[in-house]
Amino acid sequence: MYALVDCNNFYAACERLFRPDLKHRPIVVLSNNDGCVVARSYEAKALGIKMGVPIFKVREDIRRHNILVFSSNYTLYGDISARVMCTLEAMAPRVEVYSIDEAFLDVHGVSHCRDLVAFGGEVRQRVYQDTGITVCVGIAPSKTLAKLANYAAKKYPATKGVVDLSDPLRRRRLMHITPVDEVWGVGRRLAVRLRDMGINTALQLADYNKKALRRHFSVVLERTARELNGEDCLDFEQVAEPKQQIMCSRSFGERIHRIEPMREAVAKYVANAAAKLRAEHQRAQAISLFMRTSMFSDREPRYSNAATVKLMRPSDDTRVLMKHAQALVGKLWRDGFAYAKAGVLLGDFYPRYVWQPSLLDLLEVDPRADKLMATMDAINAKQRGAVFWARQNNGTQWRMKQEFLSPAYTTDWQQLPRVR
DNA sequence: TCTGGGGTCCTAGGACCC
DNA sequence: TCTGGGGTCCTAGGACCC
Repeated sequence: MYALVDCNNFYAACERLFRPDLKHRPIVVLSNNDGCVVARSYEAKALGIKMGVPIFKVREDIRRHNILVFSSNYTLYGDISARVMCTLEAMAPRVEVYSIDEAFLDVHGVSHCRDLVAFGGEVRQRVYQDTGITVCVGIAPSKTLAKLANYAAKKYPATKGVVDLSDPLRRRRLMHITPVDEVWGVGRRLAVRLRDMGINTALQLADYNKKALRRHFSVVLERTARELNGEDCLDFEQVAEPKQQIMCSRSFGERIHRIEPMREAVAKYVANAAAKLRAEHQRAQAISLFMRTSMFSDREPRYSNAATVKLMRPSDDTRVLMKHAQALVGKLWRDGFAYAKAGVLLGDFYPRYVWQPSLLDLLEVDPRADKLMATMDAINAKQRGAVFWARQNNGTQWRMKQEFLSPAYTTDWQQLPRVR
């Protein structure tokens, strides 16, 4: 039995935590580079602001309804998320942190001695008391059903934010009135194909012939259908699996026409990715770079290209990765385009202390590398961005837009909220 | 004028092996 | 001219998630 705990309007709720004056006001939070709307308060949803819409398309609504706009403040959201998870871990024996704003709890044991709805209510109350964040709780025998339960807990106010789908009949009633595209694992494309086959509701998917689903689609959708029938098919991952790749990419604040700012941006992305790599205690043997013009402009000539290099030996040394990335910039760069985005991808990982060198491997390792990187990481852990690569040049042209950024209330001494 | 960033898993197809 | 039946590994692309 699983409980899915999901924060309500998480980013918007975080922005409100230290701004009680924003209670009941419509709020939207933008993606990186202030591009699209990625989160909305209830009030903003009620005004018809859609998820994922580019900000320029709703500028008029924002002005007319006096909607408050925020840039993404991941420093804040990450810290609040950690506090929410901390409370959840105190309440359940096993917790899988699934994303920044949701977690699965293993409540197999709880169900023997407690009423699950009462337990869900207690989770809501404790999280609110500890963090000021409101959550909804969905309880069911499979993760996919727990997701569905959570959807119902959010959608139907009468549930008071907790839905228990232990009862198969109750499951069927809910699935009957739930469109198939609300099912976890059914995205836009699949939904279209399913509807073409006459599968419109979650219940129709659950009841469909499993062999046929596998034949027409894939084992993934078959699993989803089984999960809807209460079959527990997905792993519970209490400890996150090591990552298989690490990406750092950004759209630029402004288009880039010269190679030098591109080199600066790539330098920053490599430094970021390498720091993440070291935090995972991994080394990478492959590094890829991509760069491209905007996908949305019809007038400008388009260009998009990517390349990968394989290193002689896996590395987590920013200097080594940087050299390869900069060589790739030279390889991919073409004059005459308005570049909009670039990114660095690290892959082919080996655990830090497991590397079988070849007898013919004559490359010398820099004995100072580990210490140098560790020192940099330690300094940057205390003060973000305190030490950086000269190559980055703190460029302003490519730096992402963050016009509406709120303070890092909880993670920076300089930005603590003040009470007067 | 202005359209995010970071991941995962699965499948198909090609190269290659015995 | 006819030409099996397995297997692995890799990559690209498509789908999904938040």
